[in-house]
Amino acid sequence: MTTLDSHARDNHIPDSNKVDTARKELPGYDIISSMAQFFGMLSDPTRLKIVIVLKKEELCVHEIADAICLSISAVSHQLRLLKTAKMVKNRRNGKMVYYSLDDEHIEQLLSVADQHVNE
Amino acid sequence: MTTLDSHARDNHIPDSNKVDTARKELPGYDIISSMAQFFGMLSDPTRLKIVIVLKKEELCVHEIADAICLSISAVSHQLRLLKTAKMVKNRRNGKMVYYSLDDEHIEQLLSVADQHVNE
DNA sequence: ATTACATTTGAGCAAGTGTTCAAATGATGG
DNA sequence: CCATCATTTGAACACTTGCTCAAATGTAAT
Repeated sequence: MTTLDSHARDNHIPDSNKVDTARKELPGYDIISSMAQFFGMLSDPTRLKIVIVLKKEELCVHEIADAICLSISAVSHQLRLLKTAKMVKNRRNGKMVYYSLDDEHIEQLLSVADQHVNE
Repeated sequence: MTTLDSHARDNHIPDSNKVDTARKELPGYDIISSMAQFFGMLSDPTRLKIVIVLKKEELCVHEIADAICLSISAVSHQLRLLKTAKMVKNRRNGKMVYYSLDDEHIEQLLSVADQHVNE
């Protein structure tokens, strides 16, 4: 009884194959979560601004904070998240820590989002 | 005194030009907000699943709920958000409302995210 | 060592988000 | 008209998120 599964009892039975076919497209929990987390990194105005100002060249924390007009602490918190998501990397030079993009896909995403926004 | 702005008072003065250059890359508030909202739509596992199951063909609300194993109400709430963000569109056929993707960029985004996840 | 500067970290809190539940709306058929 | 099915909507709630503030850590110069 593979075709007559639990949904065959439902009154709608629109097309159980459609549902099964659609369900086959779904990746597993881990992949979905990772993808959602990836997009989530760019779903906050602050993090979005950070990756945008890092597009051209690396900047230290203080410079990023200046550029996007936010407290150093807030920027540092978000940089930690972006680093965990492997979207930025950092290097220390003396007292300063310089951050730069660590994912060649980001500019692509920004470009697509820009297209969507400008209809 | 354009070069000696408020930041010239700061003790670090790392390279005021770097900050100014970076700041010039930033779009205005509206664009940033729209882009963040766009990515935010894909930052939730439920909405991500919805757009994935809609990739192949249109589905009604009930079918989507079946496919991703979530309540119809929850799915409907998320579909409203996706529609507001112009990422899905719908058409009514009798009692059923069929949803489909309304943005050719989405598959591109999903593909990029998939690449990122698989390093 | 002590001071100063750059960054990180943790706690706390206000605001936002996603789900459930119950009720409302829309559409079809008897 | 009434019953039924599909979907939408609003309120309530638990949970998450991003900020601020204060304190801690790291680094270099005096």
